[in-house]
Amino acid sequence: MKPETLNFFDKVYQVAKKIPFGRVTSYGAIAKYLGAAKSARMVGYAMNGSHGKDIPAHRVVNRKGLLTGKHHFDGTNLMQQLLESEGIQVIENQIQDLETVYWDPSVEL
DNA sequence: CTCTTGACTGAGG
DNA sequence: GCCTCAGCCAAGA
Repeated sequence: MKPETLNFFDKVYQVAKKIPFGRVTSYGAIAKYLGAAKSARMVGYAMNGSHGKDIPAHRVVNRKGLLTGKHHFDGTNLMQQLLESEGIQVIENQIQDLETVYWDPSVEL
């Protein structure tokens, strides 16, 4: 296993944990912040192993603000419930007012 | 080792 | 704005 790969996963977790309450970000934004803009998929893959950890994966969505990873949560609408609990309006698996709640680690971190 | 799959994204039509 | 294609890279079969 490449140390750098583990480091990448670890960084993803670190950034995900730092996402402010009531904010969201995209896989690409995190990937870019980590210097691997072309590995956005890896971010999502990394989140796949975020279960059991203190990772607010529900605050990470794709660039369109679509909850593409909601199927990885237990219930069918758990991810949406969590986001709405933070004051984020979600309709049809899509975050509303994305520009308002969007959080870019490469800018605000 | 090869092939497929996937929580993605940007570019082109 | 929507649809399609190609690039990306790791894990599992």
